[in-house]
Amino acid sequence: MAPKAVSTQSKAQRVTMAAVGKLAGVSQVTVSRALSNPSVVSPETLQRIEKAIEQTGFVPNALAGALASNKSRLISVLVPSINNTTYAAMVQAFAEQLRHQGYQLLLSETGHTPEEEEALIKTHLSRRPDAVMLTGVDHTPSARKSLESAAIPVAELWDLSDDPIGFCVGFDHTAAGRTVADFALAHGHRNAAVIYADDERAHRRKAAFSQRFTQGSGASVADIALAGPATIGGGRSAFAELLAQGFGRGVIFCSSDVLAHGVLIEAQAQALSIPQDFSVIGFGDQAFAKDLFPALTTVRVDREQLGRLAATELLARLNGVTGGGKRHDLGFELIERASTQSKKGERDVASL
Amino acid sequence: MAPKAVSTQSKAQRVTMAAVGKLAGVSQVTVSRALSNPSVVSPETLQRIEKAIEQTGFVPNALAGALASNKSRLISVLVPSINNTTYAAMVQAFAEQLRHQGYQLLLSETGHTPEEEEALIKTHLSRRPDAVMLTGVDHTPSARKSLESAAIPVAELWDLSDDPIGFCVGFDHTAAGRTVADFALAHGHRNAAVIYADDERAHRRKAAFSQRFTQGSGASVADIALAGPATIGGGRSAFAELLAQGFGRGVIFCSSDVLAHGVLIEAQAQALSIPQDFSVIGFGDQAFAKDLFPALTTVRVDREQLGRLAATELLARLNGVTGGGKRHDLGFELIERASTQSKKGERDVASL
DNA sequence: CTGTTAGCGCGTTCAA
DNA sequence: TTGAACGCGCTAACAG
Repeated sequence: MAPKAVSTQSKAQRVTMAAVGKLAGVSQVTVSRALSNPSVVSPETLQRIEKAIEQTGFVPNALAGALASNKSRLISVLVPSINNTTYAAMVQAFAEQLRHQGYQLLLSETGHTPEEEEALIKTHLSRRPDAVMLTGVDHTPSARKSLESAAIPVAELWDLSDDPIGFCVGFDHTAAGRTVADFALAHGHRNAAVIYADDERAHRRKAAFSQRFTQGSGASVADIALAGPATIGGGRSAFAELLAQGFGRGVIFCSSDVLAHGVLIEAQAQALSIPQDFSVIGFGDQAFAKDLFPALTTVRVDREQLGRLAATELLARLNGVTGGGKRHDLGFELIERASTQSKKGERDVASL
Repeated sequence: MAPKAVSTQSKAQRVTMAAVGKLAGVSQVTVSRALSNPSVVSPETLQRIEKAIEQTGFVPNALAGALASNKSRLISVLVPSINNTTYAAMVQAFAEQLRHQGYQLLLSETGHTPEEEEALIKTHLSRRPDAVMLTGVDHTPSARKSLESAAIPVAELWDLSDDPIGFCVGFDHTAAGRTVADFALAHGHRNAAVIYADDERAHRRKAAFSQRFTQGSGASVADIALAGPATIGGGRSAFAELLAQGFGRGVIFCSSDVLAHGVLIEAQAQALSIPQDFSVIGFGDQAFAKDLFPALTTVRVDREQLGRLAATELLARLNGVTGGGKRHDLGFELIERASTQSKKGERDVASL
């Protein structure tokens, strides 16, 4: 039986507004109005139209509508990865706000380089989204130009910039790194290490932490970079490596809660005590951070709020409100829990 | 300063194929061809067109293209939640396959009821996607009718059905529950409990487990249902509750690895030994399962393969290949690790 | 309250 | 290899 490849391409769905109108005894425009602005159509015709829609199973063609009105009700979302609760929780909150206003998401993963992102931005713009949401503030000049000439609202998330394309919603990663360093120093630590996933923003936090910690303690800070996404396994192996390198007694700052979680597990497996032997600090305050044992000291960043605020700001601009702020600093908060020792005093004396 | 609300709505991007054509000294159609089928355009004109595109910053209008060609290159994706690695990893693999063929995702969260899903399906269909991916095989009759009359490929994931709308890719949840029960029985357990998130498929696995375990052991199976998504905190509190109820020594089957993870943590916090005091079994074999301490015994389901296969099957249908299977059983595999005791023999004797 | 007329920016014929 | 004409299905004016 020879395979009958290449076939129909049928794709029925032939019902148009004109067809519905004919059945209801009105013109196509009236059907359009019945759907978009029912109050301006007489109750009787409205009823006939609704009946006709029911009978035919009519589904409006939003493509044609978008072309005619120059409004697609589509929002482009570009995130490094969807399989990462950091971004997923933010996108979820973002989408929730927009869904109520009839917007839907065109979503793509960008990977982690501006170059990969550039091509995707152009593809997305060809769909004529009403607005765009990007991750980070680092984009190629060409991508930036495309976005600017599209003349639609653009949100950049997770970071701050003095010159955003549209507006940005995020926080200061350098300040976050410093804050953690100050916390560690204030708790008497004189020995520290950083485990981080190789992400530009994480790298900036790590650099700020290390600089400040060294400045305050005189000690250099060991660090281990992990390729790829942050995983529990990655955190475990990085901590194991740190121990193998002779790192002893001190504080470990991880670029994400997931990595810190891995450190906790590796410590348990090696029968080390947290926080007696090592203090561990995460980043993000993901839902599980408070439920770990010991509960994780971390830096809280409100991912949902990030998504919600970006959505609200976009909606305002879509509704013609001008003059919204270009820079929204949501800040962060260090949450002290059981994975770091609370009392002060000299520590890490037996270090190395 | 009175706010200047309601403004321009400009949305420039006025460059069309006609404009590019004029600049290049050719007609609009030739530009269209230069983009979609360059080989039929002479090298010189092609060059002039490319230059004109460069100069103008032309971005094709995919909306108009879709309307004219009746092909949107859009794939609708409806998942219960995006902030859940179970679905996120699957969507990621799914999108990756389709991206290479020039398709993009229109993504929405459905929540967990067929009714919520129904409205979204209709909204999505109005965008004229070339195909649709749904989660589960349980949909309202009305939604089913809409999808059928759309006459496009439809994939249903994570479950099996004898009468799918288009085709389904999943596994037998009842068989999975039974397999876990048989495993527990074979390892000598005579006391069991289930902790599960209130999801229809998880419920089916739980029911199958309980029935088979009771049948094999004569003992009834305690269970705790958790509202909302599976979380570590939920797993912890459920296990704590189980202990408070007097559940002692036995096996605990969790409807997801995340819940099982919570059980492990609660056990650690209460200084209980896994697997000496309790055997714990998860579901999903998520990346972290092997990295827990103790490593988690679980049921592997290949989420990436699920997404990939669905994408491949959809692509085949989009390319006109007929007769693909309507039911793809990807199966599952019980992965035995350290969270369950390996040797056989009577257990749980001190139970309750 | 309803209809008429014009596009929106492309792909798809068909002719040249 | 190129172009003219047409239409995809809808919204946006403007009449009536």
